[in-house]
Amino acid sequence: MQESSTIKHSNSGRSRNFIEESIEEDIREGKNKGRVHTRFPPEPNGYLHIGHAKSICLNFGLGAKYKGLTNLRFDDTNPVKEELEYVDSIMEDVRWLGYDWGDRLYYASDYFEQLYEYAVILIKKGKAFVCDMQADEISATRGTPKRPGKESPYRNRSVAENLDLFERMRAGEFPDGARVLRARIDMASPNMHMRDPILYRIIHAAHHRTGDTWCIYPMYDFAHGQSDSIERITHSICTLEFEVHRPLYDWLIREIEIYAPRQIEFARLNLSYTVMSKRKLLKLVQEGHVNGWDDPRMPTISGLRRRGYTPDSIRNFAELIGVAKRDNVIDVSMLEFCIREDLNKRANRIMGVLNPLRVVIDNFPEGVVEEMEAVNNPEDPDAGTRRVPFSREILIEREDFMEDPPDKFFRLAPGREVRLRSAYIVRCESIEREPVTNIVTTIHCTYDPTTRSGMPNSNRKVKGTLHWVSAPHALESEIRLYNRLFRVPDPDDTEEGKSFKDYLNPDSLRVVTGYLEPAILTAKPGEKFQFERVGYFCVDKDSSGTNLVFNRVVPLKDSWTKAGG
RNA sequence: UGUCCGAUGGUGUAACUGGCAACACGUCUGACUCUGGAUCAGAAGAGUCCAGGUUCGAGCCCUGGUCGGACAACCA
Repeated sequence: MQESSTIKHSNSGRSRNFIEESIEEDIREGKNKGRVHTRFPPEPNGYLHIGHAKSICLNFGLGAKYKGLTNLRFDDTNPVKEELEYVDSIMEDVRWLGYDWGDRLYYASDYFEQLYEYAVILIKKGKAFVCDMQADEISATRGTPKRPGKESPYRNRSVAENLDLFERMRAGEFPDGARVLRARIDMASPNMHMRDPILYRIIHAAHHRTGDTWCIYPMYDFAHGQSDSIERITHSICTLEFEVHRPLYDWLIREIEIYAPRQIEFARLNLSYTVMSKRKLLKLVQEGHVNGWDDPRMPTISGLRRRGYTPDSIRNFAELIGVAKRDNVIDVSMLEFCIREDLNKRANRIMGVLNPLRVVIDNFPEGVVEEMEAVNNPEDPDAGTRRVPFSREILIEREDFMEDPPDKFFRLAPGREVRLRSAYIVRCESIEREPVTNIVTTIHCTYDPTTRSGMPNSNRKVKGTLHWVSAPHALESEIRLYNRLFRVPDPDDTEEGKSFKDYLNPDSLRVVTGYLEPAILTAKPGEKFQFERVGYFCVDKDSSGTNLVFNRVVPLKDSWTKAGG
């Protein structure tokens, strides 16, 4: 099965979103000579999730749509939080989604020297100063959103003293937290970010890329905008919470007198029945509520990948949900729709029974095995056919039999006929039970030898078609049935005294043994199948040899149980 | 008595920039079907947060409210 190859930029007649309108307006006005250059700027302090996927698709999509470029840049300005492991996983995820940054892999840490010089420029202009206050003092004098802050007593140091102190900060003369470099803007600004924000802090810690070269590190606000500027990014697409930072970025760029990108903010993605904050996801991992960042229940890209989501389905999802500035919560059913739509077209079918009930076909000769020919994918004629062994004893789904069924039950019941998919029509003749519990243990059927699929008499109408597997040939596999991780649509909305973890779904993972067609044996990790009438499943990396492990990607739509069946 | 942003069916996004609200998901019918899947046909569901104003005409413009979100880490 082909996973994903080329990305189509159909433009599909879809109306332009507000970002595209802004970009086209800029192009019309001749800004940047019509050039479009975007970037995806993650901090390597965690794994990417579906919300990042939205941003990745947006940025790389825009770059492609306007025949421009898109960079990958790690905003790695905080050595104590960032790790190489995250850098690697982020690159893998972006690539897996189908995007290519070419030779434009950058790190904010690549610009540390340049950033330092920018800081010196500000100091020389009297626009930045070294402040000796402690963190708590700075915090206390910053004021509140409603009350102005107080100016630092160090605010009016001479340029020469500031220059000297800043140089000595860099040289490592002071311990962590002793001093910071701050912009000199306006402590009374209604925008908190303009109240003499901190530009540089002292951190004696090794950086994953620059090692011990630096002991002062720029704050995100002093690195991000200028990094975009250095890379000549034309459109800095980011989420809403950075809207308030924009005046600061503009101020910095104006004072330093460098190229000014245009920042456009959009609303981040929220998904129902899950959490999206890195902090909360990290907590789920650390406290063992899930089995790692790539647990198939996680909304991380690696989790979705392991679950069995395809890059195409995620890209299509990003396209479908659109982009705007208002807060939004996308229903998971939208995501599920995207993966069903994709897998329906590309996943080969196979039969697998998850909750087996033994069926003996009394008039079928003992010891005989017939090879049935089954269509691999009715949606794709090129997918071909396969052989499925059929014998006297088969397994069907326990839910596909009812002793005393309601009218609308189209499956097996005493005296009733059903079609066994790709095989014969059978009739239920009798039932065997366990004497004490009275539980049905075996169904006895007879088959009609003239109704084998493909035979002239095979199109006789019967109400239902069942999937099955030959009992002696069945391959036992571990099947992991995943459900939503949380019981409530919005786990972030917590009642008094509760945390999001109180809403975890205790039934988010159920492990069962499945009995599968032997043809599945050659399946490789990552491969996806539709278990007919059941759902889509993906071979997990925990598989080994003949011990296959499957993750349920998503069940098939089921109008029978939904109708109360 | 803060600043900024937002408000359109259950959800999300549109409405050619002022011309009687569309598309997708979801929901519900029906057809078809060797997957109660897929496919096909159809339906219900908003009169655009509220109140004024401008206009022949307002979801789009103006004014004033209301509600929601963001902002007070030496995080990003």
